[in-house]
Amino acid sequence: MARSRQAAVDELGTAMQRYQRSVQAFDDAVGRALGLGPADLRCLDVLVEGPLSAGDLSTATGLRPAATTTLIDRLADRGLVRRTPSPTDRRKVLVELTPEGMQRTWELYGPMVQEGQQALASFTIAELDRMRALLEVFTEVTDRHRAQVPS
Amino acid sequence: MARSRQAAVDELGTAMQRYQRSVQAFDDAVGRALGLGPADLRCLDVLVEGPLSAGDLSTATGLRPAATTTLIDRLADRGLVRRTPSPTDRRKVLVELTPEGMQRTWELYGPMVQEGQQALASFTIAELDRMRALLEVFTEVTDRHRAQVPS
DNA sequence: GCAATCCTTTCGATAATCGAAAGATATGTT
DNA sequence: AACATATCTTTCGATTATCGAAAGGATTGC
Repeated sequence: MARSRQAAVDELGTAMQRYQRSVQAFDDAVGRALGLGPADLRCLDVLVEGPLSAGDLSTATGLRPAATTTLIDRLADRGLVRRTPSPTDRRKVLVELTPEGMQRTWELYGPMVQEGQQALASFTIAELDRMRALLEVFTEVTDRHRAQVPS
Repeated sequence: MARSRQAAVDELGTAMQRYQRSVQAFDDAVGRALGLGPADLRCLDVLVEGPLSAGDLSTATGLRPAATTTLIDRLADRGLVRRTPSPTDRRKVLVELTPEGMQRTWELYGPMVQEGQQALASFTIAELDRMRALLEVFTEVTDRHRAQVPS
């Protein structure tokens, strides 16, 4: 019999859920390995892409400014990040990964990312683009509904 | 010029990262709406699929048994879950969502899930299956590397 | 029946986060 | 130029969540 669309949709949903949980479990393991909490890890995650001001970190992590300050202190004490004054606005403080911070995170995430990319070899470029399109649709839907969650 | 494979892989990677963050932000919003923390939300997430013993909840959430007890208390006080004695093992306590708990979570996640499924209409069944296959590979890779994270 | 094991809860202590306010810098207006 | 307003980060006290260790019941195996 022909495979039903509903079945394909449902199974894709559970596959995504499973993957989400797997990533969550991985992040937990990394957090334990580094002695850091979930918020700290999220902070490192966004800082990998470049320096950010303390306030931007606050909104990126969803933490209050006060908590963000102690979070930066914690990471700075372990030598993972460092503060530098902003060249454009002297009120701001830029937070950036130290070389050690980059190395530590790359040691933990790098091998998995590399192997994940190799696993994509069995997919055509067209397929990869199609999946990216699907993920972008989902991201848009999720963002839109987040804005509608009663606060 | 022909689109390079490397570019397709990289963009898929960032799309996945973006989606992960979007989901995380959504969960945060739901947590605030319900007055619950991340751990509480993860607890509800796994309980949606069926009742679980307190110990199994402990391992599923990564929390210590002590924290799990207070977590269950918190959710029970808000009427989202309830405890029932296990019929097979009288040492265990089964935790399950109350009807109100199911309704509250469905109110928040349901509309997004529904719209997400509708958004899949523009994809063929073959594409959906292909996407599922990719996610399953990624899940396997992530799980394997999690086991290798130094603890 | 007795010992060993497993599951859950209680207890005290530690650590993370919050809310409000202060201190410092920037921006806009007269 | 000077003043008022807005923005950014930090400090402070209090609340809350989580941990580690141990106790209290229940089950299994000998």
